[in-house]
Amino acid sequence: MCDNHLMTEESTPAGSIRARVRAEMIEEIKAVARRQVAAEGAALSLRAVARDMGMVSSALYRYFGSRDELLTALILDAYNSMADAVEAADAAIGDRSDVVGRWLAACHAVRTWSLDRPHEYALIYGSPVPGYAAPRDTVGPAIRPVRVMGAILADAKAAGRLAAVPSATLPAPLRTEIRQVAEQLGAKVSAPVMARGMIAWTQLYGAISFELFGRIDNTIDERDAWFDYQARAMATFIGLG
Amino acid sequence: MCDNHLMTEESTPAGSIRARVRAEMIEEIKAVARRQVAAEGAALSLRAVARDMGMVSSALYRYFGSRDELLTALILDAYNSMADAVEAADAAIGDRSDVVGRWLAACHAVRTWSLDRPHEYALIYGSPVPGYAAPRDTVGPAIRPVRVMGAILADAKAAGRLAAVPSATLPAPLRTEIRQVAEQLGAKVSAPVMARGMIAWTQLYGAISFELFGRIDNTIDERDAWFDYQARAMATFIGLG
DNA sequence: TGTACATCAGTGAACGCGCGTTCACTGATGTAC
DNA sequence: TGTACATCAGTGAACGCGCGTTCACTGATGTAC
Repeated sequence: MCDNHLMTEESTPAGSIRARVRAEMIEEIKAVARRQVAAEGAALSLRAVARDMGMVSSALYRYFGSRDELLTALILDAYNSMADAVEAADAAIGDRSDVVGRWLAACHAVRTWSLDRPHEYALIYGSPVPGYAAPRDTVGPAIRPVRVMGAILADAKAAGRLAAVPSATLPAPLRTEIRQVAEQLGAKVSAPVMARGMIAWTQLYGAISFELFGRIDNTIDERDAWFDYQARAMATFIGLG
Repeated sequence: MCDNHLMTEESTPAGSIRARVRAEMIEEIKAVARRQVAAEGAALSLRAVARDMGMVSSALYRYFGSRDELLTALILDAYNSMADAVEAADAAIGDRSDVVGRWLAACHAVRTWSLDRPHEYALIYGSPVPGYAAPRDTVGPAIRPVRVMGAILADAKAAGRLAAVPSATLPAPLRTEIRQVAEQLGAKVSAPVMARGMIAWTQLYGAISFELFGRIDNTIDERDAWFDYQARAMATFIGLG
């Protein structure tokens, strides 16, 4: 598991035909596996993937050292795919000082991405898969969307678009940790502001989980409106304006 | 699956010894299964349960018609167990007009219950178990904790402890649905207030999921303080005071 | 340009495992007369 | 109070299934001289 890159990345010279075919094969396996996750949930089966591809199950071991390695690849891809969507949505807002617009765009991007791939969302934000531990490499891609949020906060502060919302004082040790979060995200904001952002961010994922996992079935049919309302309410909560 | 009650409930006269032994047996099976869920996650195996009990797997069919039936029983129990905890926590606050105290007590009760039984939490609030559909009977127990939140809102309103927080106007169809939620919970509050409650409630479960599913690992160690801060912030957001 | 060799992709059989569920059965425990 | 019968709990074997992974293998594709 330490050297799983060696397997999925080029062990043949970069430009060669074989390397290209191999890379395409890896992509196809992941695509089939993704389709399978979409259909069946996290119970990913190597044999089923092989069956779908019309090959024998042992052949997959040419490309992935184990089932877990394939699962890790899917998870990494999912993180990056969501991050791409969120970053693109934020970047699409021309007026960079329109921080509410950027916040809403980011929130809707997370939701849209998730509704389109509910099982991939479950893979990365649902209950942990039993017997599977995510490797370290997932941390980077996983925080990319949070970085977007941090940037919005910082830009809001810089543009004077962050209302002074009164908030309870943070206990010192907690304040330290939250400051570190801001630092890690490269967001120059105070701890209380960062905390508000994190709370809103938590609400965002709660909202998506509730919607995806059936918590608002037979209760809220106006899902787009409800989500938008929540995102706006949390923008106000943060103090964006 | 329609008549699964007939199997788990008394098919022998109520008071008889056999009926009592049978009921104890059912409880023991569920206890072992719960322990198994706690150890392995949602991948509940009838054979493993039987093994743990020192009996043959087919014997379990005397008590549960299928694996799904046992799973359903566990889920129902989990919902009710959490609901009991939340209701008790709320009821323990002597001063009924201390709505902030009641809110915090309810939030902490949900969290404490969940931290004590992470896999049971995942069972009812995590990603849906593949190939398993929750039967209708889970709806009632599932909303019991939400009822507590509704009652706190209503009592806050009645006691004049609900600040007039400005909020965006709700689109009419959404407003109607939210009014219905309030009605269903028996909470006499306006749609915007109910909406704020639901948003806070969503945040609460987001916070617990993040904590339980490892989202704040290596980031926030001050977990109690962080959760408490979030719950207080959301109390303010709702307008409790 | 042609040959010899190494590399690689994919095969097919097998290992050993665990699973949910059915079924005919053996005893023990209760019930009715 | 004792006997005959029905009910029930639990057994053990079996069915049919799918799984991840290994291993020796066959050809095809590339590489070096």
